[in-house]
Amino acid sequence: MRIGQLAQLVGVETQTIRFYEQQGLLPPPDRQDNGYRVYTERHVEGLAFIRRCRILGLSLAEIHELQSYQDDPHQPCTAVNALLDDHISHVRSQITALQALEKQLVSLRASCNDDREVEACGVLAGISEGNMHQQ
Amino acid sequence: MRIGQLAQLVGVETQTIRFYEQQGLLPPPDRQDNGYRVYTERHVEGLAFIRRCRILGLSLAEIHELQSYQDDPHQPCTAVNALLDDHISHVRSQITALQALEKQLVSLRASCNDDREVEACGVLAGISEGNMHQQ
DNA sequence: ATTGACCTTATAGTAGCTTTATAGTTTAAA
DNA sequence: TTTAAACTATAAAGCTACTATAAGGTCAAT
Repeated sequence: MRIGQLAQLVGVETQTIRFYEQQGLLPPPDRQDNGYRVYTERHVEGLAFIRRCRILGLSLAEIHELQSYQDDPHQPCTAVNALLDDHISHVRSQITALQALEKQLVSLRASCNDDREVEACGVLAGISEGNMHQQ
Repeated sequence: MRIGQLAQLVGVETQTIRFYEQQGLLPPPDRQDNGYRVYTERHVEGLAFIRRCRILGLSLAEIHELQSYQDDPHQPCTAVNALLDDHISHVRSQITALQALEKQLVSLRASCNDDREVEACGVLAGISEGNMHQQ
């Protein structure tokens, strides 16, 4: 299978596949005589794994780490679980921060209406005055 | 006031100040004979405005837009409010996406414990099998 | 023979800085 | 006075995870 087929199968752009290869996330495939990359079922699985990790918000470095665990299957999987726990707490703190931010933005927005001139805009005044209580 | 004092006053690194100047967000200050930048109170306010906008999650482009409104203070401020409304809905959709992600991660994490080997790890199996329901 | 779809590499662009390199200036201590 | 620390300057590269562009080689069909 060539790169275009793999790309379509997994739902990725061809450049992204080459990028993952370059980053060491996808093993370099064999080449045809003309230089075209030839992929196998293992590459399909490897690429799909990477994409699912990305959808879960894992960084390429974290994916690399997970792959290294897969290469050593008789270790205890505490490190895998720890990686996921870290990621979950990271996501949770992002949520918390964004919720605080939303509150701040909504209250800022409430300080103005559309019937004013920029000079008297409550939003701009709110930002400029800097009465922003940090979280 | 020189760049280091401005940086300390607002809580930014000196390179960041030069970066904002280069991006057209902060007006180029006068220079001393030796080439050192000399800042005024207006720069302090300008920089503080930028930082507060950044804390609110606004992009440099959005900040630029706000600045252009400030330069024309007798327009109606509907555009300012619209910018903020857009940003609020952006933040809200981020929150929604992250909450769905958290749910997914937590259920994945629940499929494993620390007493297994990598080979039998529920987390890795969960990612590999790809039974991930998209949002 | 040429068109179109595919493949190749290399390079630059995105956001918002941060880091590094290299060098000149000022200030304070030895 | 010298020298070292702390400050300033510019320019360029690095970060993440791609995406886009350029310039070209390959292949099947018309």
